[in-house]
Amino acid sequence: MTLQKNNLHAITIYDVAREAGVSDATVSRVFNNKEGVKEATRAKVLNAAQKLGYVVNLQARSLAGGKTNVIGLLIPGLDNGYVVEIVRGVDQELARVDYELMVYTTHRKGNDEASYLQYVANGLTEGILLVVPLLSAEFLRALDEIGYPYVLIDAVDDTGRSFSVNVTNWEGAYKATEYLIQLGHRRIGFITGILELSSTKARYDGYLTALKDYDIPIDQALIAKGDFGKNSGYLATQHLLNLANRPTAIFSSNDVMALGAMDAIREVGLRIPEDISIIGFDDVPEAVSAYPKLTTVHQPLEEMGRVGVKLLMEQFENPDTPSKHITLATRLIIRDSCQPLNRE
Amino acid sequence: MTLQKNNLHAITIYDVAREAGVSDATVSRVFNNKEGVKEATRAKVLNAAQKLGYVVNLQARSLAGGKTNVIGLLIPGLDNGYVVEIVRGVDQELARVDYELMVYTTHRKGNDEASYLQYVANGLTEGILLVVPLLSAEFLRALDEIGYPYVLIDAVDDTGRSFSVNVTNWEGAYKATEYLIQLGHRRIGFITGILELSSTKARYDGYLTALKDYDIPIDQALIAKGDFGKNSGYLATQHLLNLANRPTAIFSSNDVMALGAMDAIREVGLRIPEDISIIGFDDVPEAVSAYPKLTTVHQPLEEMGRVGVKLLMEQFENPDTPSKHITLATRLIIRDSCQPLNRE
DNA sequence: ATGAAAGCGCTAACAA
DNA sequence: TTGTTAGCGCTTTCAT
Repeated sequence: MTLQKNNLHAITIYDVAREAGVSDATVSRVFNNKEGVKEATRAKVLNAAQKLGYVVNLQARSLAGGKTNVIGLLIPGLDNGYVVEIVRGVDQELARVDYELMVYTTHRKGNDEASYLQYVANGLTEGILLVVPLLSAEFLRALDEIGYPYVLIDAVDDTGRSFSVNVTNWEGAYKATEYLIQLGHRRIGFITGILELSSTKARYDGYLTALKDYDIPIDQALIAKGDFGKNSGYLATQHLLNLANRPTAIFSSNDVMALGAMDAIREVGLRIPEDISIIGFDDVPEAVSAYPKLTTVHQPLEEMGRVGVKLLMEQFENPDTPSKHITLATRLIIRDSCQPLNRE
Repeated sequence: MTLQKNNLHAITIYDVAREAGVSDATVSRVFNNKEGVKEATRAKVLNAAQKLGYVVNLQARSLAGGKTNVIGLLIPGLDNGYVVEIVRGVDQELARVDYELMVYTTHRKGNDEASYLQYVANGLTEGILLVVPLLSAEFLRALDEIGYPYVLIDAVDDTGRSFSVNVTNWEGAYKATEYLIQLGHRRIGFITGILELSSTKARYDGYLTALKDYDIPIDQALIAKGDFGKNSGYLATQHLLNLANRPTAIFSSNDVMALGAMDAIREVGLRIPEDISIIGFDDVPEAVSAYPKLTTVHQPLEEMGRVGVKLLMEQFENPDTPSKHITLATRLIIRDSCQPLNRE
């Protein structure tokens, strides 16, 4: 009735124990690499296990207080190349530390943070990586209270007690804007991201500061709202292009919107970068597929994923490790979508 | 000592039972939607659980013979947009059926099929989705033997006993080639995929058949080997372009290689589609980001993922369901990378 | 309709 | 160094 699983699990530590002529506890010791097992015994057990094709039952181990070697990863979804890159980094590091991965997507649960907690509470995972930009302080406090290990990836730490990784958003945006300025541009359009996010604010601020530093007056008309989606980049750009005095360059808060912007630009018959320069942020794979190849601010997405895992492992090894915040550097990747301003 | 997890699991069915004034068995019945619980009792239990913040422990449930509501997904990695699309479809359907997802990547284990079996045997997942093109018959037989539910996504079924989903590769390739022919092209280059895969062979065969049907002689020089990687598309195209009598159109066995091909074409100063037309296969998101937007053969990747999950669910519901093979249709998506042959 | 009791496969004291 | 004994939290007969 419970079919498969039981046939499969015909082989338990008891079977191995019998085959090896030892007790089940000894088998357990061997498989958990505990000290104090005679080499000969260990070999006997390993042999028996091999012969029977024994595989540990993670459920049982976990239930008995052992570890599952599984971590959770909560992401909005796979719709964005940005997230995929992070997941890839996570996967890489997981291979090194020999952990497995449960992937939870928030869109499956909506915005219901309480239900995210179930993922944490169901006993499957030892810790969780959070790639969710907007998490309430209550949610994080709940995790803190039960002492459940977690790491915020590219999200803010309101509590000050979280382990987290993020990047130099402000500096990246500053450099991107500065680059455009140095190419001679003065009318530089800006497409924002979702304003609630701290990364968005930091990029926005980097843009503003660069302008100020170079004594370029800030023109609110050149600042268009976006939401990180391709279409919002398209729309924002249409708006910018319709301006009486339109920008000669556009800095988009992410690559996906920059791609939308490129569509809008071409649609009105303008050339990139001859007529208008465009620069993005993220450096997702599509940035290279685009034509012209998109100049952008590189975020070390994969590395963020890797670092996230490492921070989780640190917490596993020592539950009392004080929280740690890591900031990774962004850098400008110059490709083909920008050029010096044509002065007619 | 076993720290967090235990604090977390302060609330068990016993706590709920006490709070509700019933036995633990009754609580279990309620949470498994079993018949024969008085409505009033059910309400009492639900209330108590709600109040205490009870969350089922999947480990314990599974160990006791219940279900985990978790499935496994074995993929090569997240490096390819193709795989990501499938995963997205899986995720969508999972949300509907309320299952969770363990993601296993083969590159973590190398080509060691035996170790994939551990994923199956560790008791965590109820079934597994295989997005691995080259799986030995032995491996599948092992799964069959223990009666473990699995579904092959876009992979061959050597045993004839597998549940599987794939697409009309042959027809797609035929139509793509035919489209090029109808645009007037006669020298049509072809970039193959990994020759060992049945999908690759089908696409190759579709190409050849279309040429034959239209009485176009097959020129081996126009057929270049690729491996589905971007760089191989680039290299293959360089080769094709160096031919004395170079092709006027190229059909690439996937989009990623087509993107590489576009780079190679532009590098020698040729224009797309004016000088040379290019068509891909897959319809990954990058196909639209590319410029010109890539004409390609659409594979319903997300749907493959969704159907895969459905086939798994069918097996859960009825372990005796005879195996089923589903083929989804591909279709030609005409965008901007092809045009009628210029006859000088 | 509900409760009592046994056991899923494993780990972790405690003995020996 | 090894074995014995108790659970971990849950589901599932079998009683009641």
